[in-house]
Amino acid sequence: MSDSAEPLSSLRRALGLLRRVGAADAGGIRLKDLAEQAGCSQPTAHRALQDFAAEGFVEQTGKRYRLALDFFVLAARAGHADGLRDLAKPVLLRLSATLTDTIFLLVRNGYDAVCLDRIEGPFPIRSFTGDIGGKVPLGLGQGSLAILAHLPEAEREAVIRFNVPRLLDRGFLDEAALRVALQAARAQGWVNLNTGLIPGMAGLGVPVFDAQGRAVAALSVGTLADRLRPERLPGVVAILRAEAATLGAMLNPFDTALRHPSRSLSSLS
Amino acid sequence: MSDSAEPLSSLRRALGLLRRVGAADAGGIRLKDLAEQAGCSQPTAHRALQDFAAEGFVEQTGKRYRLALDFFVLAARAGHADGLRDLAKPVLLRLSATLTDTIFLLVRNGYDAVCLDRIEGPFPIRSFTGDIGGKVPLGLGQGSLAILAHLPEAEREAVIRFNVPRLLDRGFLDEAALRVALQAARAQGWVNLNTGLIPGMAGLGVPVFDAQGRAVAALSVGTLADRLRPERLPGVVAILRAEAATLGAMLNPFDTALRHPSRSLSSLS
DNA sequence: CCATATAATTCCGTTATATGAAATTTATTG
DNA sequence: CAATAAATTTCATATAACGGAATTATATGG
Repeated sequence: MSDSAEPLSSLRRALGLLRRVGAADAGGIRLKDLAEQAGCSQPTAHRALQDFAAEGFVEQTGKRYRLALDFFVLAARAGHADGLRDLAKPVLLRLSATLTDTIFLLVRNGYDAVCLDRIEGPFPIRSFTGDIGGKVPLGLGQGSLAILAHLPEAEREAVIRFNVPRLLDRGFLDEAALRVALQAARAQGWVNLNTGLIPGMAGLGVPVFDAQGRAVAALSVGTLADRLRPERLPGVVAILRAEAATLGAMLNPFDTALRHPSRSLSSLS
Repeated sequence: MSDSAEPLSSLRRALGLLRRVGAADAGGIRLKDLAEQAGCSQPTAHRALQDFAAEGFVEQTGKRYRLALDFFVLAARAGHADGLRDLAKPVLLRLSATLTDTIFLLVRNGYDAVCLDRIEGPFPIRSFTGDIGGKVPLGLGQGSLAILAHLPEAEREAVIRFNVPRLLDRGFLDEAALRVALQAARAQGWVNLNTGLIPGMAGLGVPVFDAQGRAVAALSVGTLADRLRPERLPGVVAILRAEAATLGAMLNPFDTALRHPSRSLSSLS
């Protein structure tokens, strides 16, 4: 779709290859296919992959390439902008211990929410967010919705415009239903939308505000529907909100601007 | 130390910059310092960083650069070689539910063990391995030691030779003590070395063998010293070993060669 | 608050090096 | 064991990466 004949630097072309390697499924990708997808010659792709491999970013088994462990290790240090993950760790541990459910820490990243950390509860949970490093469109899932609901109006509208088709693709709310849900979320300050999209599962999300009052993150709980019945729900809400307030109070005053909201999706579509 | 006047490709030079950005502490690194460290001109570093930023790998706040969230997201898919993380998830969840302690999944990566996944128990744990994506020299920590103990002799010796200084640096065992511990680990098939390096903490590690009988991973438990007293220990050992066997049986027959054991440390020293 | 130093960015001519066509080797498949 | 397809190497060419020098922005201190 979006071609735009601006010539990219060789570095960016190479990083594009790396992205595609990452996008390939666990089995890896063959040189031929990679070169074809990326629209470069095989020798070019080959040389880049050799370099990536020499740096430990990519590994090759047989004739398939995939992202290597060193890459994983390096990236574990990423996204530490304000040290949110470290700050939040004790909060998550407390929540996990108190509620004995699965706890998520989500942060906003452009049009998406990213799972920065997650502490597993005793019940096997299915969630949209997936595991640590997983990404969902803002608006899908309780925590993600909590963030979206509390963004400044202009930004929120921009995200909605961008995400509605993505949500529809995933069989989720249409725009009208989304707006109702957002309205409700804003009114009560937390999200308990039970869409029944994942049978037997339920969740609860609350926004985390930074010092400027921006919804930069969310805490959420994912559990069995049974465990969020009316008699338990209010207590869980109260605990979550209290911890969200604690976490928000610890956030550093500076920075936290929105950064590359644009390219977020452009590269892999 | 390691100069070796082989000229690297521009891509590898750029990736070296990225590594250094990752190695900088959470506050990020300035262009000037980065260029100086890497031994390139400021304009060169600048252009590379602009490209990384445009691809969402690096973010810039003020005049400091650090790894961005997109990088984290991309890397979450790395190290899935044989899908170990997914295969192990139910194993970890079972162990966590049964033992109510913190459970680690470690894999070997060159001279190191990397924490591929971790499920938190109710007690706050200090461990060498650190969080997901954390890296320790093989031989430091119970799981890490379990892997080392069960490597083929030649490989084991190579790792020992390389790691002894690293272990000493961290105030750990000298070579003699390490060899005793390895001998014991091999004899009993699990590791319960309580070095007292982390006061009040204790751990237990067992190796996970792939279809070729190679020790490619380890499961381990980190908990309070109190919780591994003689009366509970044997049960925990039995459970861990059983799950390690289960996990090993699920591992794919193919691949799993050792890959870049050399460069693992060379780049950031 | 302005002067000065230091870092970040932009410009530009030069040269290194990334590139794809073609050739060669290696693996896969009938 | 052919025959085919993919991976890798070679090489001449054109591109774009490079650092010095100039410019702008940002700290620093008087």
